[in-house]
Amino acid sequence: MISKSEKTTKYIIKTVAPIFNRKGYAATTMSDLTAATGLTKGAIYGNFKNKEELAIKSFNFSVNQVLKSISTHQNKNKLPLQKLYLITDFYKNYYDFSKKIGGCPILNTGVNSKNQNKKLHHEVMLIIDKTQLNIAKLIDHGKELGYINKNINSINFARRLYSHIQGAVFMSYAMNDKNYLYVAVEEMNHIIKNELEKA
Amino acid sequence: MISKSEKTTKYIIKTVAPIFNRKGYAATTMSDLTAATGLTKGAIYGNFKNKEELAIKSFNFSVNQVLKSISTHQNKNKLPLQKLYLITDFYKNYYDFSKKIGGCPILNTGVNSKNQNKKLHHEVMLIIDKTQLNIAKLIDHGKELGYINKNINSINFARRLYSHIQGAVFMSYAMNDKNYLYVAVEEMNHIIKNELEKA
DNA sequence: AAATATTTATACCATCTGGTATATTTTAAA
DNA sequence: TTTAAAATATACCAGATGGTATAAATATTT
Repeated sequence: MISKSEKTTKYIIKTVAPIFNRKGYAATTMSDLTAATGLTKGAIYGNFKNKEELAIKSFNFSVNQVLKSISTHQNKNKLPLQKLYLITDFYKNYYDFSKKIGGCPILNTGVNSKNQNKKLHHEVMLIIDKTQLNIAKLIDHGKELGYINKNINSINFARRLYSHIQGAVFMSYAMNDKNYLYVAVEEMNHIIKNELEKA
Repeated sequence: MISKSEKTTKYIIKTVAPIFNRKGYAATTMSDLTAATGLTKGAIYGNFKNKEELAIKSFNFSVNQVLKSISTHQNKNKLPLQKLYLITDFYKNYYDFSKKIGGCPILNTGVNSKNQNKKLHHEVMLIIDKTQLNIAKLIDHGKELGYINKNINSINFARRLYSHIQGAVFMSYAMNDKNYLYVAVEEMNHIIKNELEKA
């Protein structure tokens, strides 16, 4: 049986997550949150310890939206190499996708939480580590199946790929220009083909 | 004759710039600024219209510190291609350099000002445009002198280079790891050599 | 349907927010 | 050295901040 407060808790998080993402922790006020949810402070503080706890849960909600979408997109193919291409392909639409959720949560919270909120920043680092590791595992799997060159360092390649993409995410965000993503994806695909794929 | 207020104006900006850079516009309070400068609100508001004007001038101060350092570093060589390598070389030390000024002003303000402060965000876009154009001009000059392949699109290449670097700037910042910069610089040098340099 | 437990709203708190009018001090001019 | 001007400090403002104690309303159990 799902309790009333479980429902409102989820409702609050999903309503509030894009606001935290867009404005950042400090610039988001409790009034923003009561206005957006239509609830009072009593209701919000009845379900969350404080603003920080709500911000952290909101961040994780936003990130999970991204990760789930990538995961779904990846399921279009079973081969590790093709899954890699599906990751880069996902980011072709990331400008519009991230816009819907208030921007890239990793970029935004990564920058906003640094020097400002240790717990939030810690969450960001965990997510980045986890994501890079998942890409590395994919590469390892490709090696096992004989599709990917065994000489390349999986985790280093994953870090390069992630860094490259995140650069385009920032540029497209700051400059309101999807093209940075298109170009970066093309470049990454090229690198995957040249460095990873076995001849 | 340099007036008293000119001195304090400069003093305020240079003292306050790293704080705005580190905390962002919204999270930086007037109390932070009076505490850091040792001055009162009266003194600050006597020299600046409001918090926003001070934030914009602080941003431009921080950016100019970066641009001047790049410019100085570039002066080690006169050849456009070598100047390009000196740009990437500059970013090898950017983790420590930017730390001193409170982080990368373009990354931080780029993210923090978006959806928050139109004027600040506009300044960021101007700087990015200007920087990319300067790189493009360098490439054009290299073409004229016959060092650089005339088939490549200068501004597109400049955008790729900038995007790539900015990705590493974010990753190193978020993950406290200079290595992202080292790897990205190596990669960029490789790309410059393969795509730009004439055989 | 009554009693109890859970959830939400109201009203309030001390503290802080950016900003300003004015008094005081410091600097430059006469 | 007196006087005028510029720069800084003080004291204040209304409104907002995150957070809480408690009252009211809503669910849940008996």
